[in-house]
Amino acid sequence: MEIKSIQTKKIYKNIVEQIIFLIREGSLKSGDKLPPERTLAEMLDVSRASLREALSVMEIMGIVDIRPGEGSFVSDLDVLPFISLVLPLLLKEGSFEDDLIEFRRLIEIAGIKLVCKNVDKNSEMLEELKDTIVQMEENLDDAETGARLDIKFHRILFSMGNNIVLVKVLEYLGFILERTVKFNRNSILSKGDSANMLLKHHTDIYDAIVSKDENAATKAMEAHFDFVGSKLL
Amino acid sequence: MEIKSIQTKKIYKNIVEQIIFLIREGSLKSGDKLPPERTLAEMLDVSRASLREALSVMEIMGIVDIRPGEGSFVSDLDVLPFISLVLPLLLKEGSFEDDLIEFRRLIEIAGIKLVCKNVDKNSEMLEELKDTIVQMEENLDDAETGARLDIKFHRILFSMGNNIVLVKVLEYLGFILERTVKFNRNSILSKGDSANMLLKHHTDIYDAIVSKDENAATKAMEAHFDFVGSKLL
DNA sequence: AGTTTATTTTAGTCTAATCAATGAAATTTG
DNA sequence: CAAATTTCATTGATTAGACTAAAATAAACT
Repeated sequence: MEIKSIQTKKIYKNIVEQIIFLIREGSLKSGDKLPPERTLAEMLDVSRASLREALSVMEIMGIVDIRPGEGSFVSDLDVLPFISLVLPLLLKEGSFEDDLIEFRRLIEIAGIKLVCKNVDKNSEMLEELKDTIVQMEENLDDAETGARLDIKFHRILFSMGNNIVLVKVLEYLGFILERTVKFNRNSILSKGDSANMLLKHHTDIYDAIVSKDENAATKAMEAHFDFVGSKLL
Repeated sequence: MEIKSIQTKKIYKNIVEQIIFLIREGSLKSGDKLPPERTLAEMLDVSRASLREALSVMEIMGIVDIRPGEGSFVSDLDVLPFISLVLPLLLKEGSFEDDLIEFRRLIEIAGIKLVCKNVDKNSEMLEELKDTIVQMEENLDDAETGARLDIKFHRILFSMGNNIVLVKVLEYLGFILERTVKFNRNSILSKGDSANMLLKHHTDIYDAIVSKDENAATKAMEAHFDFVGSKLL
């Protein structure tokens, strides 16, 4: 006799998948309000408990925003809730900061080539880059603002690669990245006249991109990270 | 009158954080069995429902493995459950496969330099690489095995970079990566005598690594991806 | 010993009730 | 009437208790 398995998958997973399907399909858009738990549970023909397990998961995944007293809302995929939970576990595994800086160096140097290839498609972002540099010039003394602009500069750079995977990966790392960038700048700025040096690096990178010179851009980025690395030791 | 907020954070989040703390601290290791839900709920002084919300989240995060009738077990951080849920949402955003291949090319070419720098620390992995190539040679006809070995080769390569961030990022992408490798190999192998070509590429990469020749390794890797790319168009 | 059958443990699910935060409507107040 | 306040309906947060189903264990029976 042959018996086929009917339905072993947990209910909450089915719910999550169904919601994700609706988001993907377009029936649910960012900002949309989900029905109240009681109603939605009835619609799905499941208990509130199961639904709430699904909602908790989706909250951590960053696809729904649950506001007590108001309701649950579909949100743009926000990676922070998940990352901030997982981060401590990743940090557990030995020296992490060094690897992160190394990885960042790796990916930014590799990515800059991509950026050069796509300059023409991103003229308005080029403007933003220029603006950021100008602002850097005007805020050489303000370490806090400098750090913020530094982060902004690199973020714009990433998006100019026109590669969604690159952007997503760095978005996921962004949270951690920001901390290290700030940390880097702080320990760098404490040593001598580094603010001007960092400004020069960013300017060099910008110029190389404008002239679509891959080699120059790569060299400028390498120089940037060499400098940062040397100051950290 | 000044009133300070007491406790707004949801219970399930507190539980998750507490468990993660115990894992990070070492009190909970991979494979350890958690107390039964009823017991644990009592220990934490929360309801079973709240505990189960926490457990669901941790299951999706890939840090506990829940087995009906058996119990819940701490597991090594497994990213598959999370990725397989999030993937459809990421896929939503336009053409994805091309970007993925591009990103893979980027990161592997960048990573190979790292690998060269760390050859000496990874002699046993070098052996594994060699073994994999030998097996490739012996299975030139079997496309399925070839794909599996291909994936294995690149996976070993990653870990030889001795960079935990690199490994983790690629682990997170691994699921998708495998599909593209298989996909690539299938559409490549259908055209002419490509199996030998792929074998040669992997051998070249291996040889370059053994002789710690960064430039040769980079060139070999670039050639590999150029070949793959050209066959796909 | 080896197999089969109860029993127990444990996760999966549901129902129903209460608590707490929010926003809107009704009420009071100036 | 307008503004502040109170009340109340809505909605998420949490709990308690019951029952089902799967797996492991113990007991019974060849």
